[in-house]
Order: sequence, then structure tokens, then C-alpha cells
Amino acid sequence: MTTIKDVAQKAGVTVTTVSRILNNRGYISDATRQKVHAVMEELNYQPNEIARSLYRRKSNLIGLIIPTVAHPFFSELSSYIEYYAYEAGYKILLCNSHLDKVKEKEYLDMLKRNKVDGIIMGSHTLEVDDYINPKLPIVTFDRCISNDIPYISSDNFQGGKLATSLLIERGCKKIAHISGNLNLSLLANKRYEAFIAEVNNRNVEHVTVQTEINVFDSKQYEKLIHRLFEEHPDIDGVFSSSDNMAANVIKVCYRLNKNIPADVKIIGYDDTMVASLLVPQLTTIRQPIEEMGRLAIELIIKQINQEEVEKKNILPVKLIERETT
Amino acid sequence: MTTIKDVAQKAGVTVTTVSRILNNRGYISDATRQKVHAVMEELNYQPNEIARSLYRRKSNLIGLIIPTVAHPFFSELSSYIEYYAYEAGYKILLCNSHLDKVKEKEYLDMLKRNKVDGIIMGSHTLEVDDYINPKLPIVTFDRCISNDIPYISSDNFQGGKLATSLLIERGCKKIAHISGNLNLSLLANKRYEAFIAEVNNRNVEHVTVQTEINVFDSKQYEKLIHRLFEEHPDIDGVFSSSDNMAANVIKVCYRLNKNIPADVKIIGYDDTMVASLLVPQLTTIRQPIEEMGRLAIELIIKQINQEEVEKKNILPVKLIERETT
DNA sequence: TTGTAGGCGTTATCAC
DNA sequence: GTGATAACGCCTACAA
Repeated sequence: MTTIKDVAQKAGVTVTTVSRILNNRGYISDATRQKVHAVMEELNYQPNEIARSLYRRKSNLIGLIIPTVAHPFFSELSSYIEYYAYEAGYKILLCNSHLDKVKEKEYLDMLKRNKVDGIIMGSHTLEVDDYINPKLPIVTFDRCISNDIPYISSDNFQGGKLATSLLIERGCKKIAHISGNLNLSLLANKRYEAFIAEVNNRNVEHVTVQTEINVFDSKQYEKLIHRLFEEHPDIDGVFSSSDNMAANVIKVCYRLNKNIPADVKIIGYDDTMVASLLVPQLTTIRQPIEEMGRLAIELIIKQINQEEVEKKNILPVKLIERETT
Repeated sequence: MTTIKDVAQKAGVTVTTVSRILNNRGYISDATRQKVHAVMEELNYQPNEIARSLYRRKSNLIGLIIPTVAHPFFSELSSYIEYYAYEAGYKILLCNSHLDKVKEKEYLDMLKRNKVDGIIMGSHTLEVDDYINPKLPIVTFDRCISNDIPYISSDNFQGGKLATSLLIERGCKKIAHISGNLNLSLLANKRYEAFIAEVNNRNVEHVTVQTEINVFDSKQYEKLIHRLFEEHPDIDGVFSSSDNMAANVIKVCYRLNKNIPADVKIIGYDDTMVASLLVPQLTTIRQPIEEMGRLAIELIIKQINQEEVEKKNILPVKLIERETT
């Protein structure tokens, strides 16, 4: 490995001078500057960022913990997060927790040991203390962990309301809601709350099911949905808490020879790529994924710079009506 | 930040002793060991991995450069890569190049400056020199950069052949192939070659189109496919080089009132999640994504350990026949 | 069994 | 303008 020493030696100066040139500090004669630059070029010198990080006590690393990047929502979100991080001079350490408490804690510790400058949590099953001890810039998605930790979320209640009332307006008489795990105290649960509120308010028959996020087990989902339709053959509207799940609903309806949207109307959530890839194209609630990613980086960086940040960041959602309603 | 010094001081020993305990080296009396452990616990001490990396000249970091993690194939691949990396004690630095030459070079340099122990390239538009200088463990996907750099690929020729001959056997008389950018000299181009070979061999009429990978521009794809069917209304078979693209073909067929598989048969490539999420479920060529991810990590680690590795790693593909053929 | 000291590659504070 | 030197936090010969 070629270091600053090698450059200094070959250029006939000391490391101080090379370092100065590297960082554009202090006065340097044009002659030496040229020479040193030439040598750096020749030796193909690249400053060691690890040494820099150690000295500066700043790694320019941001840890990203999500359930799994294989899920379309998180994969799109990650792509934006990485994009904006890179623009701001930060790098992303990717961690897939699979919503496993143990793994999540391990990742959290690992990130701390690696002195990341901040952590973005898209997955959280742990207790508050694990996050804030010691104080480290954090932003979470979809969960209010404590009053100190800023969180980003889209307007889940509004989303749930929009979805439910659309189905009702389209004439659905018995609506099913398929939610994620409601015990995780995620803000996403507000979709459920909104559903219940709306359906009760308008006096519409309804039924709900919970599932775990497990991208890879599509078969499992199908079974669940199949059973749902068996037990309630008169369901004519489904509000699914993710586009992927909604895709499974479409599949099952197709098998059951239920026409969409004539017999059953379906609405998803997220507006990931799959939504517009499906046939029929999925009506869904769009979360502003890019904006969420951008904001996550902004909030982390502001915290790094000791600036005050808004704790509660609720972004607007939007109903995207396509062909399933 | 609490360092090894703080621990040493509070425990009434020197840093050496603490370091020894941390690394399980040399003889330590039970008394001091207990005491030091207690103090570490109390101070919530975590060794600084940056300092360790500097000393050991090993970061346990692996750089992952891909076009974009928002693409289902790379998102699934990344998820496996991260999984196996973590198992082996490595961390993943995520880089989305968007197939931009400049960005790719910047990422490459960034990774070198950050002293990653290896690089996994799922995106490569650069010249050989940029990669091998200096010598750093690398593995690439789907591209043979030089004889020194190991690469992983699935059996693209076989995949192309399987796909094409299936369509022919199912009675297609005029087959379209939608490929990626053939100028990138990716091994994926062998799918194209196999297609041409097979179709010529069996004397079947055919037509081909190239596209850029751009996940987000589904509309663009639709237009392209639409035009294809306009110019060649008699196409009755489509071999698409990705599942996503195939999904767009399904969509367009649906619009054009072409029945699948009666009027048009479609086969995709990759077997990403979307393939089984679609209606009708997509017939496709499965790449062993998990195995590719696992192997990438294995090859990197072997190189890190100075072991010899196989340069050419071609994994088998498998025809997954579903409902579109 | 434990301590001292030097070094990993870089930057900043003083001198000259 | 440029050069010693100490420090960032950790690890390991070599001593004791």
C-alpha cells in the first residue's frame, strides 16, 4: 500500500507538506505543489480514509437497518437513501435484520463499534434504550420510538382512510383488510385504525387479517387469502397493506374466477414498481418513497451537524387509482 | 466516547491488559479478567473498529457495486450477499452505479480509499486497468473482465436456449427477443446468441430489440413493446431478458387483447419475486440467485485469504414453466 | 501475569 | 513555506 510517507519521500518533502497539499491548507509554493501532485499521480496515491476517520473521529458512514432489501418497498427506499447519502459524501452500510430482535441488536452494536455517524432504522423491534445509548444521530421509519428520536412516516391514517373510503364509494359491501403485524407498534398500524374507523362510520361489514412480512413466502400468503375468501365468499373489496400482498390477492381472485374489479375491488399500499407492472394495474396508496429517503439523509446530516430537527415528519400520501377498483 | 484507556484506568490496569482480554490473548488472572469485564459492562465499552482496522490493515468491509438495488434481481442478490457477508463477519458498502461510467469509477476509487477488503461488481462499464490496479480481491457478475478476475454467471447460453426452444416447442412461429444493451459485452448477451442460434437452427422467424436497464421507466418499455407488436402483429412468442420486461409484455398483450398463452407465449428471465406474483404467472429461466450471492462472498473471502479460486464460475439455470407458455 | 513503547496512516499545532 | 511531533484508539513485541 502506498502511503503519504512514500509520497513525501519520493517528492523530497515531509508528510506535513503532502498532507497540506491534500487538504489545501496553509501556504505551499507552486513548485512543491506541482511536484507532489506529480508523485501522487505516479504512485497512484489514495489517502487512507480509515486513518482519516480515526483522526477526525468521523467515518462518513451511515448505517441502514431494514427488514430486507429484497422487499420492493425497502429496495426502492434504499436506492434513494444511498443516492442522497452519496451526494452528501456519505456511504451506506447495509443491514438486513429480517425483523429478528437478536440480529437487529447485533447490527446496532456492530454499527456503533464501526463508528457510523448515524443510523437509519427501517426496522425496529427493540427497546428505546438500545437506540439512544449512547447518543447517536438516528432517524426511524414508521415508528415513534421516543420523543427524542425523529421519525419519518407517511400519513398512514390518511392513507388508510383514502383506501377504505374509495372501496366504499365504489360500492363494496364487505371489505377485508390485510395488515402487517399489529403488535409491532408501527405507525403503519394507523392504516388499520383508519380502516376500522371508516368502516364503522359508514356501517360497512368488514373482516381483518394479520400477516408477517415475509417476502419470500408467497405461497403462504396465497393460502391465507384463499382461506379468507373461503370463509367469507361475499367479500367484494380488499384493502391490502402492501402492494405485494395485493398482488397475491389478485392471483387468488383469478383462480377463484372472481372478476376484478367487477366482483372484487382491490387496493394496495406503497406504490412500488410492482403496482404498475401487474395486470390489472393496481390501485394503491402512494408513499413518497424518494422524498422519504431524501429526508432521512437530511435529518441524519442535520443531527450530525448539531442542528435542531423536526421530530415528527409525516409526509403526504396520494391515492393512485388504476384498474383494480 | 469511551475508549480502552477509560476502561484500563477505571479497572486499575493498563490498556495492554484490557486489549488482551478483548482479544483473548496471553495469560490473564481470573481476578483482573472479571474486574475488567465488569468495567467494560459498566462503561458500555465497545472497541473502536476503525482503530482496529487501521492497525490490522483490514476493514472487514466489502464493496458492492450494482446498477441499482431498486431492480428486483439486484435487490434479491444484494440481500443474499449481505446475508452471507454478515455470517462471515463482513459488512457491505452499498453502491448504486446506475451504469454510469463516471459514478462507477468514483465508487471504485471511494472503495479503495476506504480500504475495503474486496469488491463485488454487478456493474461494469470500465476498462480492465481500473479494476486490477492495485490488486484487490474482486469478483464480477456476468462479465469476464480479464483472465485474472474471477466471475460468476449463470449459464446464459443454456438459459437462452431453454427459453427459445420452449417457445418453439409450444408452437411459436414468430418469436421476439428483448435483450439488454448488447454493447456492454456482458455474458448475458449469450442469451441473445443462444436465441439466434436456436431460431436459425430451427428455421423460425424472429425479431430482436435492445433496451437499457432502467427500472423506473416502465412507460418507455411499454411503448417499445407496443411498437414491436405494431410492426410485427404476428409475433406469437416473446423471450424477454428479464422478468420485469416480461411483465410489461404481459401488460401490453392484455391491452392489445392478445390472449396469453393462446395468442402469445411469453418467457422471462431471472425468476425474481415478480415472476410468481404476476397473473398469469410467468414462465421464466431461474437464475440461482442465492447461490450466486453465496458464491460471491466465498470467492471474495478465499481471495482475501490468499487461496486460489476458480476464475470461471458458471452456475446452472433452470426452466420454470408456469402459465405464460 | 502485567506493563512499556512503538506503530498503523493521517492531520494539526507549533516551531523554524 | 516547510518540518518535527503528538495525537486519534488500538494492538503486539519485548521487558519486567
